[in-house]
Amino acid sequence: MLSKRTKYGLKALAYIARQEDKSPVQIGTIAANENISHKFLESILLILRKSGFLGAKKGKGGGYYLLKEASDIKMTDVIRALEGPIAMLPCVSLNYYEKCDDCPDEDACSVHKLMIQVRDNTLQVLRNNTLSDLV
Amino acid sequence: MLSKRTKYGLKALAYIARQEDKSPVQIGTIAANENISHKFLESILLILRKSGFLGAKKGKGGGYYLLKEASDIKMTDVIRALEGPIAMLPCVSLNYYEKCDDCPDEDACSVHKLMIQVRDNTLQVLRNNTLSDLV
DNA sequence: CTTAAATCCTAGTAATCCTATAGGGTAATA
DNA sequence: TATTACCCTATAGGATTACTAGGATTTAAG
Repeated sequence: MLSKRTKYGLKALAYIARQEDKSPVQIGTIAANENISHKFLESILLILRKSGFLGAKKGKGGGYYLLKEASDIKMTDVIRALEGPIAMLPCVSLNYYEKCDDCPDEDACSVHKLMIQVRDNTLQVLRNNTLSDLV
Repeated sequence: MLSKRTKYGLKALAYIARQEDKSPVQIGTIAANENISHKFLESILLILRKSGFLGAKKGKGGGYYLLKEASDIKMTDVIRALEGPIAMLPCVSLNYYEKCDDCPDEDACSVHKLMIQVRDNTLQVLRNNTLSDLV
């Protein structure tokens, strides 16, 4: 299950991407329009800025804006930044790999093989979708 | 991420399905061979029995056995029984649907559409895999 | 220069979930 | 009848989630 953090983050990015002009969008505006808690959203946008998706401008008239074209922001990257691994098991994760304690031989593990299939299918979908597909 | 409960459950089912004869397999045997805590595995097998995948025989020589052919046990059903929803958001779940608090119009929600794609791809993989594919 | 507006940053917290563990009850078999 | 193995409830510690509080910092406008 996707956390609310990720879900809200995606919605916020989509909201910002929908703006015609490229002037910064304020937290409060997004929070009100997308029904997200202001403070919680604040912490999410902070992550997205630190991950390089958003830029921020402080002070009056400030807010957040996209650093890249929406069509260059892949869903895989956003979800990894907010949610962490996409795979259903650490032992099939490309970016957050971890060995299973209980598995002596990964290649012989039946569950491992199944979850690789799931991962590859999920990645295909998420790689083919960019932020511009959400708008 | 898949919980250990689900992962262990799948491994246990695969272990039972691998038996040549159809005599019951004991918890302790599975626990030792798959490196799973005995008591934890016990609670998992209980769920699988109540869900109709396994039968149990008490007393000496007892244990668990498959109630159906391995090729008739779909991964979707096992995972739903142990893990719950397969979808990444409650609002795109077929079996555990729940409306989002923040979304006024589901059909207009960008995240919703994306997650339906992910769900359909995942379901396709899990429906096409049965327990016999794990063995 | 001052002030209002906005982000930045660190903590903390209540609730829930996960991963077991403990201990006894119950039923079936040799 | 003793043994074996399932059945069931309770619970505990740790991690994660979803926020919340409050102040520091930066900027633009008056």
